[in-house]
Amino acid sequence: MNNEQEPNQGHAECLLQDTSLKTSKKSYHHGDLRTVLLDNAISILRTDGIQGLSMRKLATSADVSRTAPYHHFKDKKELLCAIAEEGFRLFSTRVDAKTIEPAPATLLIFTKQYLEFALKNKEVYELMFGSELWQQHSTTESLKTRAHASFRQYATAIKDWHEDKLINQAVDPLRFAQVSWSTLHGMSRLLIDGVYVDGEAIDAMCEETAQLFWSQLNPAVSF
Amino acid sequence: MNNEQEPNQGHAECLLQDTSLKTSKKSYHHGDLRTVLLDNAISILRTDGIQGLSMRKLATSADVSRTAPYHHFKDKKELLCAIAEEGFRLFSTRVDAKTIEPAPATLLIFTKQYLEFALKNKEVYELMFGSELWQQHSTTESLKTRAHASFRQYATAIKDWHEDKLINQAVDPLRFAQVSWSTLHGMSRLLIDGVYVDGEAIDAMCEETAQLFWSQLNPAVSF
DNA sequence: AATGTAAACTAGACGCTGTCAAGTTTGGCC
DNA sequence: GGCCAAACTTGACAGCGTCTAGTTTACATT
Repeated sequence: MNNEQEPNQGHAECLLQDTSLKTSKKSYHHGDLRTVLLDNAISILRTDGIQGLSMRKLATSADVSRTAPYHHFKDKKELLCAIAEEGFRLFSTRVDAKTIEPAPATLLIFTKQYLEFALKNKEVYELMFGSELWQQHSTTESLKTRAHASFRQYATAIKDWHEDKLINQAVDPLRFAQVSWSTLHGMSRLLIDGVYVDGEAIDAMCEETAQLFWSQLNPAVSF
Repeated sequence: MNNEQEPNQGHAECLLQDTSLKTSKKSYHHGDLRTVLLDNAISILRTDGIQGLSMRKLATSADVSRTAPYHHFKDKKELLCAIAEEGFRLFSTRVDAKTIEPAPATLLIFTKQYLEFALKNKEVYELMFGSELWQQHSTTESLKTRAHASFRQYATAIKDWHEDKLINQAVDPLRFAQVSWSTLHGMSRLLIDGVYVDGEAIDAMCEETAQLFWSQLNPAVSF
């Protein structure tokens, strides 16, 4: 019958995880479709943007029928949530306040790490924090959990600094966490969206940001 | 909703069609369609969100044919740009750094003004600063001009403080403008999108923000 | 007052989208 | 070997943005 060999199954992403699977001929049951869909979706997202990612194109990219993806993701939102979750997984390996100490130099490093992640993964970043998913409660429960875990990790790092008296004791750790995260997030968004066009200013902005944070955290200063 | 809402003649006209009134017989040429479209678009945007705003529904709301809006807006992007521009017009009347001075109390007021605008007009705010329009250079020239004017107004206010020696002279006014705007923007986005769910924390976050700004601007402190 | 033109508006069509319903194939368990 | 549920298929529907070609009208020129 129809035993065609189809070589297009998201190989580019397959080398990320050294799967020793050799794609044999196409069978009715794919066997690994969810993974392939997720990988292809991220790859399409990165090259064509969120506008260019449709369920139908995604299905085609995995060489399955239009509606096959719906057996692995309830709807498009769930697919996007899965992508965002993948983003948070990567985020936690790239940006972690627990690896630094409250000092001007390390605050600068942290700021740069955050911005580097956001700018290198801008389409995914937008999904992670954008209104697309968060507004009107369309986030998966597991995405919500993971996202809050990311923030909590940051907040507790700062709380630890506070408890260890490494930062100004007049600062409320939670409030500072919320507001400083806002700064990092806002800068990322403005740069990603091209509202701040001048890419050369990024370094200077990072330095200003680190200074701003330190001027608040510095235990040697009293207000 | 809020105080700046405009009269909505488009909807009023919608009511006419099933009440079959004799007056204001619908004529082929509308006469004021662009204004009505823009008003209705904003109103739909506010109630149904960006997802609920389609060119076809907008046309129907103004009781004209599907394609009539295209005689007043080249495409949907141009319509959205016009909405965003309207947003900036309102923004400049609500949030203006020139009206305040660099002091803890006034910084707090300014922060609250900014957040109030963002939260009261969240759908419009998202259009003003979101990736929808800014990414891939799909902004109207006139929108770009107006948006940059808004930022420049803020930046020059801070530059004036600097020149008048009202703030710490070690601070670069432009960099501070960029980063502090980022803080306000980031906080607005996180609150709008519901990533930070706790609405009660807003006041405390505003205070923390104002403190953060002042700890950097305070001329009495040296780093 | 008649005429010509351009602007405002219309209906029809195209290709795209997300997703539902109903039918087909198949791997794995009894 | 037989059965079931999961994986996958085609077909269909309503909605979308927007192009094209045609119709109606306001208005300036004669």
